[in-house]
Amino acid sequence: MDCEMLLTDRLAPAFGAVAGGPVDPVVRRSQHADFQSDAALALARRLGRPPREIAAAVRDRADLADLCSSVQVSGPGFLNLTLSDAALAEMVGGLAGDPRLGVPAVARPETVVVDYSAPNVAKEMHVGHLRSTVIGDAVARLLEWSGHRVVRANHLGDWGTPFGMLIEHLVDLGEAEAADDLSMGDLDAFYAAARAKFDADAGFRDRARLRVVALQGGDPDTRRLWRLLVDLSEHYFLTVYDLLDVTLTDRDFRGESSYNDLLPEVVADLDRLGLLRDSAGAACVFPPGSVGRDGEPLPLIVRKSDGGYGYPATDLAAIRQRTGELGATRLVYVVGLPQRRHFEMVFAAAGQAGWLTAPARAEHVGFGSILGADGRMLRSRAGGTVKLQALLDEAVARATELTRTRNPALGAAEAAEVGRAVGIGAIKYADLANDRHRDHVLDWERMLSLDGNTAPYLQYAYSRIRSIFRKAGVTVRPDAPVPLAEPAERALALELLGFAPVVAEVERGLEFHQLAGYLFRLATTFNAFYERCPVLRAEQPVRDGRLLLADLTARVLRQGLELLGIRTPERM
RNA sequence: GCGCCCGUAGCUCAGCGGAUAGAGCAGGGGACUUCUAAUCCCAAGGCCGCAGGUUCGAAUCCUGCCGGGCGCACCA
Repeated sequence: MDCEMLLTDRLAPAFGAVAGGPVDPVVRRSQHADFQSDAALALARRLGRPPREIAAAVRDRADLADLCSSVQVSGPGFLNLTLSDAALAEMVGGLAGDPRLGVPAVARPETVVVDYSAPNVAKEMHVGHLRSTVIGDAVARLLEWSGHRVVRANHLGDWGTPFGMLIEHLVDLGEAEAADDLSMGDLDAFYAAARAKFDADAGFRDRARLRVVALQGGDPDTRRLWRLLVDLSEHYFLTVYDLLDVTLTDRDFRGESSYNDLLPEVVADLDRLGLLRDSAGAACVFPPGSVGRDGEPLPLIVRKSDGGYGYPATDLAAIRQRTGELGATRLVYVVGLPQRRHFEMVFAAAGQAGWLTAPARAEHVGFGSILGADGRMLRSRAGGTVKLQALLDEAVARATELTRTRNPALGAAEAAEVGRAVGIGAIKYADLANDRHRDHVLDWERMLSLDGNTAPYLQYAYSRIRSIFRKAGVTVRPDAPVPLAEPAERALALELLGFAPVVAEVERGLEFHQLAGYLFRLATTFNAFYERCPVLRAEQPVRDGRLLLADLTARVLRQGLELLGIRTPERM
């Protein structure tokens, strides 16, 4: 149980007795004390008593003697809570012996599907894929660490009419030649060439159309060529994931095509349930609550008028399979905000069909666009989309250069490793540190300046701590007494207790900027401690105690950054 | 037209019913014979888009405007 919950538990009965019913004590961190409870204010009207009087009554009843050195009524009716040094030391000491740093594993593990990244076969990943990949990976890491069974689903765009022209282009080039081109990772050029031929050459166009039919019909040779395209693309995606430090593997690809066989059943089920209606030749579900431009109910087109299936069909099939066969109870879709309505409709339709019923639920974890420094959608100098690989390479190059100048003592290999951790970390952190609902301005100068609230700031704090231990050749004594005499020590101890509540909060809302904000605060608090409180030169037992605080800080930073998918180099 | 997201310091952002609205960056002033100065400390910087309303209390909730972005039937 974390500190805030403990205080809440102690205050709740007192509030209950004073109010004559259950009351949430509303405990939070305070500028005026360690914690504060705001509940008395809200209670004043209901009870017809002055809030300060209520707060005083609660203070007199609450069983806080073993936790707090001071409980004071303050201002209009706040209860200011100051932890006793003994209680604070004990709680921090408890963290030291806990590999999970105070964060409990979930009591009821669920099967959670996290749907994220989803690049398109034969297209390069661009910045548009960055947020889904980075945020989704953080979701998967966090829920897994919390104790859930996480299924990563990389909903690859591996199906559709463009594959006719892509396969024909592959045939034209020759398989060996095409494989060479594609293994270089220049998928966009391949796609553009196919597209150009398709636009210019009527004969090619016809072949492409026939090829689509052959692909859908399961023609073995066509399927083999298609598979080749998919394999080559997957190989490329995996190299990007590796560079990005993303946990997606080859086992997580769940291409759209893998749902093909289920689609007729999905349509048949919907029909049997009476949910399907024909509209202009298309088979549609009309989930309640969504209206279009004309004010009429908006259809979810499950089967197009030409008999083909749209992606709503695939999404419905996926939900059916995930809640059914996989037994998932939480479906997380990490997809851009523009698709919000689409998911509303799909979730509503799946609910009507009985494929998404309690306790199973789905949530769209949406995010805004990535903008350039000019505040507009990010474009390359040439005006095209910015390739993800190029972005990452530049971040790594800049960070490596910076590392070399900052710390010439590092060898070339280590500088390269640190540069990678810092460059990639900077990009991921810049994304995760902002409220994901907002558009995210990606400014090279700021992001890679590596100052302020950035990954390198946190990484640097970590490496400083590791440096202390390396220099002294010591290890922590987990039972060392926690020193609290210095304000900087006390502030750090208190901040360390904040990890569990913030993880719990992020697990609920998947708002990772809250975790980033916490880690930044922790690093800031540590840096202030580092300035004022010498560790190795301190007298015992303070020295061991400061080592303990430093080590705990390092562990929380490492664990927190790991949840965000960011590395922590031992040296910088 | 309808719906969604967003308007907070010069810039990038926290805060989303409670005490004097907080950080970072940029700009100003300080601190390295002392565990890495990728650091720290100090000062400065705000009609919280506008107008109403609810409330003991509103940046936060409600309504209406204004501004920016996105979406609204067979592309995913």
